[in-house]
Amino acid sequence: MPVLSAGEGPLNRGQRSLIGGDQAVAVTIYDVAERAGVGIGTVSRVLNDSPQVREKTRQRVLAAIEEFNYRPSPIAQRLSLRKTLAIGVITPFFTRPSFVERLRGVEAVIAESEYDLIIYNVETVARRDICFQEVPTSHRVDGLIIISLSPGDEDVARWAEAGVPVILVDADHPLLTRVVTDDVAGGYKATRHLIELGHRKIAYISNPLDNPFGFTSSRYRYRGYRQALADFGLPFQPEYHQESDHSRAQTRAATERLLSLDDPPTAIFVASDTRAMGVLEALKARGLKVPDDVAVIGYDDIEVAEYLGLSTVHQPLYETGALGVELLLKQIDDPERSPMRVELPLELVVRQTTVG
Amino acid sequence: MPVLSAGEGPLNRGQRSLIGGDQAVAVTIYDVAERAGVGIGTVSRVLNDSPQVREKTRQRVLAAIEEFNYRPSPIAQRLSLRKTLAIGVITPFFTRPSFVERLRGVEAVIAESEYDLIIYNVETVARRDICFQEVPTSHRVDGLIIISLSPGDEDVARWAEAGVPVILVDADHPLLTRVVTDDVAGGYKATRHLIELGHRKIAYISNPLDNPFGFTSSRYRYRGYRQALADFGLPFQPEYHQESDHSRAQTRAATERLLSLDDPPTAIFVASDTRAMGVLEALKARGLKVPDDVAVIGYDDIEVAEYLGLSTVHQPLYETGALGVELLLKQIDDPERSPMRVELPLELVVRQTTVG
DNA sequence: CTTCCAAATGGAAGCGCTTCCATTATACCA
DNA sequence: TGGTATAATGGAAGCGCTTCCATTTGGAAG
Repeated sequence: MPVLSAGEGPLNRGQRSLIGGDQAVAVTIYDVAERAGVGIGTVSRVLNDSPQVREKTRQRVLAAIEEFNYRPSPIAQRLSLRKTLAIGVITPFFTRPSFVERLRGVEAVIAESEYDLIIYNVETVARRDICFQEVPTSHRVDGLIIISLSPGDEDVARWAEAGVPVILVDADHPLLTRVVTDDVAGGYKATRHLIELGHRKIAYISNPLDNPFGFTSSRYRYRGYRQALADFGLPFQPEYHQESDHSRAQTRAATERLLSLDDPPTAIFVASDTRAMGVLEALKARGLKVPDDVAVIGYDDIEVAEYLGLSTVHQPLYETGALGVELLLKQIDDPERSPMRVELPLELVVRQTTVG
Repeated sequence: MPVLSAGEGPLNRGQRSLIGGDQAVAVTIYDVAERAGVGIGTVSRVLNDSPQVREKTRQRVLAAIEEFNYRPSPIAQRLSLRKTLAIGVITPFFTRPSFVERLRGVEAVIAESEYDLIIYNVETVARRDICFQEVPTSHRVDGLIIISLSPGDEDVARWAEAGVPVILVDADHPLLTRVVTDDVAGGYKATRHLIELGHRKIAYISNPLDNPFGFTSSRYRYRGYRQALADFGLPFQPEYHQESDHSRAQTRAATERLLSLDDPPTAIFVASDTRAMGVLEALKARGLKVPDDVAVIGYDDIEVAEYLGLSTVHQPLYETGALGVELLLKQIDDPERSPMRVELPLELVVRQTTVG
């Protein structure tokens, strides 16, 4: 039974069926106002917990809301407030364990806020470029978290012009607030650990130092690795540095190359735990004992590392994501906030792949 | 330098600074229209690739868009179109490998569409109830994918009334379109595999059959397990069925219980690969050889299963997610579409934890 | 019972689009 | 050349909110 009212004004808004047959028709603030016998301003005030509504009125409005099972339209709110109430996250390979763990931190904090979380997954350089171009300027999000992808100066300038707050997690740019760890120190810790165990022939397997995505962690960890070798007076052997992509297969191949050297290493530092699995696989295939024949240390401390008994460098993945969002929310509230760099600590985790 | 125009009408819209100092101010369709010397309707037509714009006009508009670097506001479009252009996904424990893999399928298809992806992560029953209550009625999404959580009749009725299309993935309800696998058959396949290898004492470790989230897969796989035992004339031993939550620790404990029985099993079917890792861990701790002393088969075929050499039942996780979204998009286009049940096939994957 | 002030309320305007309808320009034909 | 069908265009109205400002109400004080 349609609820109609005579056209008594230039605009006849809010006059619609409440029982729309199959067609669900949204109840609006006008319906509620009419039902409660108040103006739409008052309904809006009730919705927004404004103190300046008399308790009696408030109850009437709440009753009408309840009766109609009214829910305000977030879209209309957003248009009116000129906020999208959404936060975007641009992350590469969002299904890989380390990124998932960062996302978990991001999600946890956003879930507690009034914002929605929109994920932009990046698996190709082209898609990264599109995301960098489009997402910040498309009025889709009030703020942006970017994980492990470092923007260029032009990107940052464009985003500043668009007025979109951007926080980097595990990436760097001097003009943006960022949550990072010290990858050089991480590489150093891992390498020093192996040296202190008596190893002298230590290999390093990582991403290509120059890679199309511009991931920097492998390069910085490489620096730490070199530094540790130097500090302890060990020579650097170029053939001890092997590159592989993320895949186990390629990492196996890289490990094979190391093992086939005339003077193979006795320890391998791998720039991620997932890759370390490829190393362990290769060693097993060759019948080599870990850590007796070859010691292995990974990086990240993803969940499976504990299961595998993998020594590694613990990164606060969850925390970086969570902190990134917290900083973003502050920045949204106060856009004038000057950029800061937050560094979270790393921790060496010693397990059975280095210490029998 | 502010671009101003005298108030020459009742509404003076779109008159704003284009260079807002620090304050980025959005360019609107009015600015573009004025610049191109056309009406807003024409700009809108150009934006929406309407054929009824003269090529010459079109070029002028495109030039103005380019000059101002104009991007239409999705929020305003959504309000006007009365579509949110967003799809929600309600998933429990979105960081666990099997859910991540489903999400990957979901994301891949949504990324190709015009929709945004909003993730609602559920880690508690309370949060599930809130999501079931609020998300579909809150005008936030045009459609909803629900993973592994089965709604009740009241839920479904409420959603129907709200007019929100809902697709289930790995969950069931007769009134909703759903993408499922045959968990009974999966349990049967796994158990039969063990039987055919000669095992007669076969245990089953799963979620509690009755669990607060209402996950049903463990129960159905249990049925398959029982059925296989029966078909091959093997007795069912109640103590061979152990329950654990998702954690490795609890699964280790469940395994310990099995191993401590007077007549311990020689094979264990575990209802997920992640749990299977707990089983392997427990066996290793006891110094038992796999598969010689105890054979193990998991479920899901997550990425790490291959690495571990874990026999398992392969579920098309990615495909269920992708297909779910495809069906949802169709349903959004045609809300009258009658609900259907799509069943994807399972596949036994034999690796080293069952066949040495 | 007035008077006056603060509190409460109503609702127009505006957020930035799409779309419909009325109007204008163009093209075609006789 | 004029007339007419058709294509192109302009812009008001409307999407459902928030907020500001003007107006009304309630109640305390006299």
